[in-house]
Amino acid sequence: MKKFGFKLLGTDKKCNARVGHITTPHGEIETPVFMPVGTQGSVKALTPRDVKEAGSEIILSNAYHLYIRPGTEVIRKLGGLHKFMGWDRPILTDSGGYQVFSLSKLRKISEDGVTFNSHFDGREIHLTPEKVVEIQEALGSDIAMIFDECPAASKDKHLIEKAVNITLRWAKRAKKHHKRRSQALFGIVQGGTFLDLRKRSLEETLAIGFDGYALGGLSVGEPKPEMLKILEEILPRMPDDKPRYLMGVGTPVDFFEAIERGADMFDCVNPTRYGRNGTAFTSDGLVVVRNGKYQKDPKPIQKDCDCYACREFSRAYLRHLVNSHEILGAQLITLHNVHFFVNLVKSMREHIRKGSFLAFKKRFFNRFDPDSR
RNA sequence: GUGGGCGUAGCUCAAUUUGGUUAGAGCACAAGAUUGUGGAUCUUGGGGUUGCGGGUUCAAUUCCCGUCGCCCACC
Repeated sequence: MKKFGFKLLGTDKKCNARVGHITTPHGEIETPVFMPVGTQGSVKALTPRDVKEAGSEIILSNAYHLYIRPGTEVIRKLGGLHKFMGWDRPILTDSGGYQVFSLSKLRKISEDGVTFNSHFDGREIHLTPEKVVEIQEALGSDIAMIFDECPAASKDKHLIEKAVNITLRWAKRAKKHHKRRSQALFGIVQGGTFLDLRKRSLEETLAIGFDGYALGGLSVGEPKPEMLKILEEILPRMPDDKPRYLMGVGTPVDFFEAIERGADMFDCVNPTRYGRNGTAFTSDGLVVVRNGKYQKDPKPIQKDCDCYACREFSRAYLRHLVNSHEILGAQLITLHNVHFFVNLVKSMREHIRKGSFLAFKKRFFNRFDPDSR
């Protein structure tokens, strides 16, 4: 079985954008890459066949959610997560650290770990850094994330520092406990918008040593310029020979800004969530398909898109589906959005190779209307 | 034909008994929010000749008369 590995293939001469190659037990990935989110072992509304057709090389899933339901044991018995969900390409599993943030009403953090009241049935669940490693090993994902504390954006430096420190202590425990050699383990840098905390978090995470490094705790409510400042300062300080993963980001504009500054991997619920709510991402901006102005619009979501939804269906039909709450509406718009995200990042990759990334960015920004709705 | 009931927003209904500020709600519709998931949720908005006509009154969705429509029972 192939081991995890990363190779830097090249860097743009005019900025920090880079292209790379990741090897995993389930196949190869070119970076920069966008990873659609399939939290509960499913990229919502899409079959694995659809996800492949959209061009995805890797997807994300979630240890916390799968542990709660159907349970690690079920998935292990069924041959691991890949076989269970019918996806034979790479999978990255998030640890559940984000749930510490998003389900914050239901949890207690202690030195040992986090105690949740399950969002599913209220049962008390205790997760530790070790337990979360074990869950991900049992799932058999290609890339596992350490269990971290991801605080909401805050000006309270003491609070952010506490999260940095506990994440570091948990990172050491996770690294020590991790045994599945074919599976990569990524560390996570915290520190909110405080540059000094970010730098220290990175340094100490590097000292522990991981297969890749993630930036967590961004896009959690902080102003965008502050996020870009952190990216600008921290990404170049990350090792060249390891993948750099910006967690939970973002929008088409975010990808350009982050890749220009040196990020390699992204995941975000935007294409799937917006898809289910009837909004499409296009090169011209957002198309809120459910809006009344598309009632009789014969055009596809995006005229120069070659995805199945754009090849076959009008905005008028898609709007009808969305407004009638037909499942197909969510499926088709999600399909388009995932296709758009994956291929936009893929195009950036090609342009970095050709040395035309910044020109491509400029062209995209000229066409893309951020206030299109 | 006789007796009774009902008619308020696109839909289902409040408010009428005892006349009193600008006739409300849910759903639907419309617009917005959505960043390591949320088929969720929230915010905001447009909507009314209170079936129609007349009367009483300072004031009528509310009381009275007529009329139209729908429903039920009886002939």
